[in-house]
Amino acid sequence: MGGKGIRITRKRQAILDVLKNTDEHLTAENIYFILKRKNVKVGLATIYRTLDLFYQNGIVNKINIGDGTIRYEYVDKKSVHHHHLVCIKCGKVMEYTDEKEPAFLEELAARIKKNYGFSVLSHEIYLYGICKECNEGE
Amino acid sequence: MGGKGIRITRKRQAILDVLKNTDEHLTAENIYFILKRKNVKVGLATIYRTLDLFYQNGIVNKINIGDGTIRYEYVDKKSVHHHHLVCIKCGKVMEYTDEKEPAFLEELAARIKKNYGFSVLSHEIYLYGICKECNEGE
DNA sequence: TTTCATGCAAAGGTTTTGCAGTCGC
DNA sequence: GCGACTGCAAAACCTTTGCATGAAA
Repeated sequence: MGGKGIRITRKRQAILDVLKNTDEHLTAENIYFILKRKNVKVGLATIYRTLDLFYQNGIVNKINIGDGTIRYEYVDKKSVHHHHLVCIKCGKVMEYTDEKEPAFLEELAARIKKNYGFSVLSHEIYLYGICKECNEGE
Repeated sequence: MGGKGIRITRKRQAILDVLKNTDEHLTAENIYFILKRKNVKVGLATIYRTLDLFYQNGIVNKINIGDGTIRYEYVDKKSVHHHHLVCIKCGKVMEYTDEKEPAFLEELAARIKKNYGFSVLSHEIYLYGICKECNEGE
């Protein structure tokens, strides 16, 4: 997997598969019920422990939109880096990519290093607003 | 205050003062203990209720760095809009401002509207990395 | 007086932990 | 067999809520 030598068991693989086969951002409980529906018996505690393990190894990202639960997404090394749009009306979380953003963030990191002595390693951007559907529903 | 006609009691004023007189991002519990030290008796529940009230009225911002607790900061209308640097080593949260960021975010919002039909109303940026002190301590 | 704010304790929801049993190498 | 993984239940944690009391307009 991450090449970090973490043991990949059936249960861990099942959890990873769930994350790989969705475009949504799932909570631990989401994963728990999805596996249950597939008759894969995995305890919630195991899911939490596994997700943390994945996170420590860079296999998944944590998404925190501030609603009190943590969501996870599979990190596809081949995919484009993206950030999140959070609809404040329906709560939906979407991903976006922007052509000019990567270059800007690189410049930004350089300025931050120069002005604050802070070495930027990663970043999260959340844009809050009204999604297309909620806009049209008005 | 916000002009919204919320009653400002002594306890609420005390909570607001704590937030006004710090550069840090405080949790409800932080505020609770700071007030306790000043011999101002305010229950935790009241602090949570008050912070939520302030938040609804745009008097404070919520900061969520993903550690399971919510932090709050006073919104100073006169101050420059800023975002956050989170040190993954010592956990410290700092603010930063970048001269070119506002213009970029404005353009970004326009592109998001065009490409996704999503109307951006606000945003949060978190840069994760190693702060100056932790860099030097190595 | 009448409404709103507060404290306390209890409840709520999410996540973590302890421990005994189990699996994989 | 040994060490790592798992499930269950209990605990921990932050936050919210109900209710009776108290303060404010």
